Amino acid sequence: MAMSNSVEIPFSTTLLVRDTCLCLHAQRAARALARLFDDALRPAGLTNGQFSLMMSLNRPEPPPMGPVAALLAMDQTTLTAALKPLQRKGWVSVMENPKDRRGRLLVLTGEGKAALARALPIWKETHAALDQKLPDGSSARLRQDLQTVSGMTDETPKPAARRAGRVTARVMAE
Amino acid sequence: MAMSNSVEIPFSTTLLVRDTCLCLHAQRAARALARLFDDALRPAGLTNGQFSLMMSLNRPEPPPMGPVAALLAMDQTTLTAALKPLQRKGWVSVMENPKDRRGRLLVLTGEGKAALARALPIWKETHAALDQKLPDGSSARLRQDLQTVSGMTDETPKPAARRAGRVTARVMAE
DNA sequence: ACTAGAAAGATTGATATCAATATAAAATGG
DNA sequence: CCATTTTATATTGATATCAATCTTTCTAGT
Repeated sequence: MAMSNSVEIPFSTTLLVRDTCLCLHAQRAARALARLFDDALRPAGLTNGQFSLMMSLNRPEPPPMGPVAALLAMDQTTLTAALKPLQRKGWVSVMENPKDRRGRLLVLTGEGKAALARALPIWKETHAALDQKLPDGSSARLRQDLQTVSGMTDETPKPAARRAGRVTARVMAE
Repeated sequence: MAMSNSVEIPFSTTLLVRDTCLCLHAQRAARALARLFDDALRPAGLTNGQFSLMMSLNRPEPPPMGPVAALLAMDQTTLTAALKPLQRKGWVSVMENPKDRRGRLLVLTGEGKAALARALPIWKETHAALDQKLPDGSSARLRQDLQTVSGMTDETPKPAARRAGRVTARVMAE
């Protein structure tokens, strides 16, 4: 007779999970794309995440941290950490918000803008090459589907609503 | 006249990048899905990544590290690190490969299987709920597109081909 | 005004991620 | 068989990610 501690999960289940898990597929694609852009952007001295973050700071008015974290769908504490190396490089300046002294305003410095400007053509090339390699129409469709997924997991103010990305809303819309 | 150090990137460019960058969208979706599954799996004591990793070890024959890293599209060094907490918990055992003494074989322990079995129904529920919330047909399509992207960035044996994920091939196909 | 609660960030600790590099063992070509 | 190369994995150091928790400041209700 079978021993009670022998829990066997059928191999077919493993194959099912491997083939269907959206989370796994998303992690894999995210890692693959991160490497692609990290490699391309390396000569410009920044990573894909730093590029996205700095680009999101390029606005008429310096934004506070919360909305930026929400836009990037990252934890607020992750943003705090991600800013550190950019501050050290002098690319981003974190200043007190005179209107709300709890808050901070994130400002792209002149050098930050210069770095971003150097990275921009690389991003354009890399993204164009990627688009081209994808089957026709995949790119726009994938973008749309990813956005749906990102936005969908947000409406859950369960514990104490401490997480940032609840409203991926029109943070940057203007 | 404009000062030479004043590099201005138009806000419209920022909006373009935000809206079109597949890498950014992938990172956001990956973070959102990771949180969704991490939250759901927390009672079972593992994260989405640990779930995927352990599930990929549930096979007839214990696999070496390289193919597992390739399957998950992660760096081999990331896999080494990711195994540490699982080894400490006694869920995964890393043993020498008698056939190739450079290599290791990754074995799911009895307790590991038990933990995985406890997590499985949670995964099923969570994934079913996710599927249901997605517009009709989105799930399968997204999965397909993500797989295309993951597989596409692989055929680049540029530097010294040190990276794992070159062949996402039929590692687990049997 | 006061006070309770909410909101914005920061800190700490754990894990995840990858580049650069190192080590050991297998494979390969004389 | 030996030297070179390749392959499999580990180590170190930096950044990314999040949970839990803390402080400060603002807002609401009285």
